Amino acid sequence: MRISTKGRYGLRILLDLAAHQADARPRLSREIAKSQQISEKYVSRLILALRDAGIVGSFRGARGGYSIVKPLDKVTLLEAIETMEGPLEVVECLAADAANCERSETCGPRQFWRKFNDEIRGILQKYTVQDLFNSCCAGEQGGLSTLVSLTDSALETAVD
Amino acid sequence: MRISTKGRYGLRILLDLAAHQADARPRLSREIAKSQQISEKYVSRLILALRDAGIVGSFRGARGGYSIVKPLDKVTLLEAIETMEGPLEVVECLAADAANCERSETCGPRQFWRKFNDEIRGILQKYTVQDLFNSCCAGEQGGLSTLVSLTDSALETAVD
DNA sequence: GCCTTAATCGACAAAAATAGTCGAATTTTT
DNA sequence: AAAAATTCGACTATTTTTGTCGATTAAGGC
Repeated sequence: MRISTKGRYGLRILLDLAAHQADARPRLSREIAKSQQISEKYVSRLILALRDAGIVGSFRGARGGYSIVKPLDKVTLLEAIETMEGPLEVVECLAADAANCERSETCGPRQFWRKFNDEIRGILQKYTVQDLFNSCCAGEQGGLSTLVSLTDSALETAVD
Repeated sequence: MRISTKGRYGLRILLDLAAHQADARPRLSREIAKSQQISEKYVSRLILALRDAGIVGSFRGARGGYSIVKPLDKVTLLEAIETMEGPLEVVECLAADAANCERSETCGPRQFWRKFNDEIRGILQKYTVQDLFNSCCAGEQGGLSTLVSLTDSALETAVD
């Protein structure tokens, strides 16, 4: 029962972009990569999912890069994670295309799994990426107002 | 975020054994295998973990087999699943041997993951294998009293 | 218009985790 | 002693995850 690196990297990318929302230019994959210690190529690849989901905007060519376009207090952790990893399903037979399990719809365990799955999703839906961002750097560095101009190094040591 | 087949098979093995607790002889891996549609070898292999955890008893030789030794209303789903899959940790850095993450103990995301992890474990701890067994076959077949002598086919279509 | 910058895309490769097999050895009953 | 069954370690196969690479496309600045 692990959240894969895709999901965690996606979150880190969002937190990184969050910390640079005040910047004049969009942030480069190279910058995100260095700051988050993920390879540049992989950042470019992963961030496409966030773009397709309408959370991040991408801009090609000179002065291009990435920036947040959807307010992060509107992006739940569930949305972010499912964007990266696909639907969260603790067992296969909960999937939309669940053709594989011919057992009865009254299947006790399945009903339990469904409930369990809903509870997990519920938890992840209660929190937004903004919440995570706030909890991330709200310590001795000061309040939220200082966060938008935090240096990379401050974030580097604070994220996952 | 999937429960692996190990965990689900383990649960199915327990439910199968639960349905045969009234039997005179311990249940053979062959019987469990056939009823649960898992290979006999794999059943034998998986069930060792349940034995080591003290949930199931094993008996070698003629008239040998497996049977429940720990009351299933004392075995939480968390215990059963962790027995099969090891500690449930949504992210690596929650592990006991978490030497891999040098980020600060005040790491916001990690604190969130820990809380999230605890909530998930809490849910799984609220239910026992007996609960699952009851919910499994409590429908039109009648109450719990009839369950101990249910045929395999009844269980086959009801589990997972 | 041309050059530079940067994201985009599809195919591919490596690594890790998962799932499952096999056969010889051991234990117990009859 | 024979038969029945679990046990154990090593081994294999499959799938999923985690990336990489190079060519392409789009935008900006001169």
